[in-house]
Parts: sequence; C-alpha cells; structure tokens
Amino acid sequence: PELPVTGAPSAEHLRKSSSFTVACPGTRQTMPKVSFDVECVPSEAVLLNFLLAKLQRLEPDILIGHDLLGGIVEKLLARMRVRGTSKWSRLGRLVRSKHLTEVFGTSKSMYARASSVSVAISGRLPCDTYIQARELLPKAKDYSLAALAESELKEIVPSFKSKAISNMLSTVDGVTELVGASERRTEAALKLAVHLSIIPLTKQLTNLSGNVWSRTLRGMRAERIEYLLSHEFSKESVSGLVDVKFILPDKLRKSDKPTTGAGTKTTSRRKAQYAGGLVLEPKRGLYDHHILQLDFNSLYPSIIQEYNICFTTVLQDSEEPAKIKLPEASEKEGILPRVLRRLVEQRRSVKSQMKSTKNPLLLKQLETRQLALKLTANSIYGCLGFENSRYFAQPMAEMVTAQGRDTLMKTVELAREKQMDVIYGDTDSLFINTGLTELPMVVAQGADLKKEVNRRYRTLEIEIDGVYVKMLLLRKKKYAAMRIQNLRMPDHLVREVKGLDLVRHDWCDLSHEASEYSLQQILGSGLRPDDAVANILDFLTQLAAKVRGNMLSLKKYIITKSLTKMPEEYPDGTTTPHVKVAFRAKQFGK
DNA sequence: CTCTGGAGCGC
DNA sequence: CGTTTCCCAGGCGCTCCAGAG
Repeated sequence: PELPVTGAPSAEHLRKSSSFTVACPGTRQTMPKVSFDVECVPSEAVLLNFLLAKLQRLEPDILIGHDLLGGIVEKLLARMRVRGTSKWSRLGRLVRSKHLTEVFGTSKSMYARASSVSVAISGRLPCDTYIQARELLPKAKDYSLAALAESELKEIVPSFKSKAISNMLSTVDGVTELVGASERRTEAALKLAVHLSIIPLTKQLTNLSGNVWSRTLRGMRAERIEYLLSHEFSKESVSGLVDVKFILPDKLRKSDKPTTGAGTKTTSRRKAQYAGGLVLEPKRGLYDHHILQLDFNSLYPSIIQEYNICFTTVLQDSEEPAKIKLPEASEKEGILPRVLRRLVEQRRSVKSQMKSTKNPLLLKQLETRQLALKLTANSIYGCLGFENSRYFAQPMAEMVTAQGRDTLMKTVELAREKQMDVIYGDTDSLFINTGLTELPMVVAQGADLKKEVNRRYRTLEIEIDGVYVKMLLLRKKKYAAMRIQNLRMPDHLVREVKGLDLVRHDWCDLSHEASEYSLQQILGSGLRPDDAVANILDFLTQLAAKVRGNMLSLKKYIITKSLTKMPEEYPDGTTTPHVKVAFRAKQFGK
C-alpha cells in the first residue's frame, strides 16, 4: 500500500489494498465475514505462486515484516523449496531461473541461510521491525511483535504458539480467527515501522554514512561507521590536504587475523579486552537531602574531539601499543575529531531549526535527522573497540576510556575541593549530596561546579542532569530515587530505579511485589525511616507466612532466564539450572 | 572458602 | 545471466547466582 512517509497509516490505507489468501485443500469453503477480501486456493503450491504473482504485480520497493529476515522470508523459501516453486526469485528483483536447491545448495550454516534470504529479496529494501526495534529500543526486554505493539503502540495484538496454530488450521473457525489475527499482526508491524520512523531514519543514517541502504536496514552499525570514515579519508586524500591516501587499513579476513586465544566465544559475550569507564565506590545509604546529578554530554565523542584522537594524530606503535601518547596540542585537527565535530554541529543546527518551525511534517523529519546524527556520533567509539571493524584500533579505544576515567576523577577532585560531598558516579556522571533542601540553592551549587569544570575544557561539557529529593543508594549501579522531573515544577516527583531486583526479569513477581512495597514505603510514603522499616518488616513477615503456608499462586514464583546458545553447547550443560530446564522442555517436545 | 561462567543490568 | 566474494551482530563495569574444586 502507499503510505505516508510519516504519521500513522490509517486502517483505510490497509483495507484498500489488503486482501488475504488462504489455502484450503480439498474444500472450496467461502470464508465467513471478515473485514477484508479472502480468496481460497486449492493448495500450498498455488498459494505460494499466488503470493509471487502478487508481488510481481505490486512490484514493492520495500518489504515490511516482524522478523522478516530471520523468519518470514526464510520460511517462505523453505516451503518453496519443498514445493519446487520455480518463480521463487520474484520475491526479489533479480531474475533467477535455476531451482532453489541448485542456487543455495543444502548448507544449513547461519551464513548460508542469511545469504539466501538476502539474495532472494535482492532489489527490495528489507524493513525488519524486529531488527530495528533491537537497535532503536535497546531498553525493551521483549521484542516479540505482541510486546512491542503493547509498549509502543498501546495496542493488543494476538499471538499464537505454533502448536495452537496447527490446531486452529483444522477448523474453519480457527482459520478465520488466524486470518483475522494475521491482519492485525500485519497492521501492527506496519504501524511499528512507521512509529519507529524506520524508513526515514535508516535513509538519514545511510545518507550520513554513504553506505548501502539495505545494509543499514539489516543493522550492521560497524559497517556504517566504516563507510563514514572511509569516505572521509578518501575525500581528504583527493583534496590533497593530507597525505592519507594509503591510510586505510585493509579489512582483515578471519584467516589473517591473529588468533585472540581465550576470547573467541561464538555466542555469549567475550571477556573485556581493555579497561572501560570508572565507577566510584558509592557511599551507601538513604539520603533525604537534595542530591545533585551532573553528567558529561556525550563523553566519549567529546573526548575524541577534546584530545584530537585520530588515526592521523596518534602514533600507533605496533610493538608497544600500551605506550602510545596523546597528540601534542599543536597537532592539526585529525579526521575523526572533525567528523564528530561536524556531526555535533549539524545536530545543533537541526535542533535550532526545530525551534523555529511549526510544520508538523518538517518537525518530524528534523527530529529523525537529529536522531540519526546522534546515533552516528555515539557509534564511533564502539567501533574503535570492535574487533571485526575495519577501523578497529584498541589502543585508541583505550585512550578514550582512559581520558574518560581521568576526566571523571578530576571532576570529583574539584568537587571535593569545593567541600562538596560526592556520593557516587558512573563513567560520565557524579552524584553530590548537597545537604540542602531548597531547590534554588541546590541548582546554584550545581551551576557553580558546572562553570568551573567547563572552564577547563574546549569541547567537554558537564551539565546538571537532575535533582533528587530522596535517594536510596545500595551498591554500584543499584539505586532508587525520587527525581524532580522539571525544575520549574519542583513538587512533581518521578521515581527512578536502576539495577535493583525490581527492574530485573530474572526475579519473580513475588520478589517484585516485595521490592515495590519496600521502595514505596522508603521513598514514596513520607514516613520516617523507622516507621517505614517497621511496615516493611511487617509486610515481609506476613509474606513469609503466606509462602510457608503455600497460599500463593505458583505463577508468582516464576522466573525468566534466557539461553545465549543451544543447550547442547554449554560445557556443563546438564548442571546449570536454566540449561537443565531447557533440556527438560525439549524432552517434553517443546 | 575461592574461583569461574552465565545472565542481565548501567553507562 | 552466471559465478565468485563478503564470510559480517559497536564497548566495558558490576552484581548476583550456582556450581566446581
């Protein structure tokens, strides 16, 4: 269907051009009333050809679907293989006359599967809402279509387990329900694509980096940065300003790479290769005076600019990579810092344009552009430390994080010189117990430190990120606090919880309820701490009694954990609890 | 008791 | 239109659980 570039697609958009086709072997049963056209065809083979004919007629530029690349296209190809569908290449735009099995062989490797999907739809942009949601909504816990529809679109869409589907297929009512559900799921995926601005955003990202659009749609952040930098280095050599014609590192093939030895896990995360951000030891406790939080804006991109860290300025001595030094102040600005500066300036300009326009369409476009600029700038550091990136430069990545640690440390020192009580900090932030309860004085104290810090740097910039009226600081990366959401409305408080069991999925509902009650008592009740503790103790005692008396539903005890590889691949697979459960589930045929 | 792998968070 | 090549998913810090030794 033709869709607006921005804004939600109306149901009308979908109705107009949507029809569903169902294979009903052996019957010519007319489908009962549904809101769209349904045609019946006699077999799966015909159904597949029907789809291909339709694709050829519509000639779509973009294919949208949830798990389009990892699931939908692959399944279609698998069925076409079984049915010997000859026109399979109509999924894409490259005409192929050979049979599927001849083109793709029978290899089942991850790479072979992914590449057959890419080849099959070549010529059409794959808009996979699953892949994009993972990139654009990193905080989401559940990337199923139903979960995303609920959290992002505030819509309930049906979802079925494969077993339920095969049961439903045996009755007309079941098929009718499935068709209706398919329509709603299709609509949800489409709305999600529009909601996340996937097409306009990936276009912006691609325009910024100069890579191939369909590759941006497949994720592949490192490749985007590779293109961005390669274009930049190439431009530089063409203009003759710097002799960097041959600076491009050749992309190493796997076989050429030095074996990294211990750290070559395939699925789960590898051990850290170098030091990262600094986390201060928290002064634990419950604070009831205003806490001030200051943050460095985009710390790592700023450091690269501040210290002129670039391939052209940092001498990378391959024999002693640990001993490389920061460039001299007199050194000409390198390419990496300049690219970042340009991205930051462009973003600033886009944001100022946004302030002076009221045109909603233009506003939406500018918003998308500023997001693309931000995402690109923030990805660059990550790619310096990424082994498979063409611009992998661990010494430079180490240099960036080392400066980050240094910057935070010096800021803490300065604050302490000013008699401020720094109670915690993580990577780019610090928390100060002001000992005050009057907001204007708290803000003034923050502004004072901010001014002092920012005076020391050209690019690095610290800012007041928040004021909390109450804070429970438990451990590193674990705290809860009541935040003043808007400094102009100091009475409007919002609870913020970081890292506590409450926000983790590997704790059960029962634990979450107990955490919720406790936090409410401590932070939200206005009670004196002693009274809050008494209430909590009371609550927990009663809860324990209920647990011992077996009075609670089993559901409240369920915990969720995921596996990062196939159960067989765990070395001690039969011993770890969640792997044990996986084996048992398999035994029961799930 | 220490150590390690694994998961899931924070930044 | 066919063949060959790419062989690919940004980082580290920290807590907590469970099991091995």
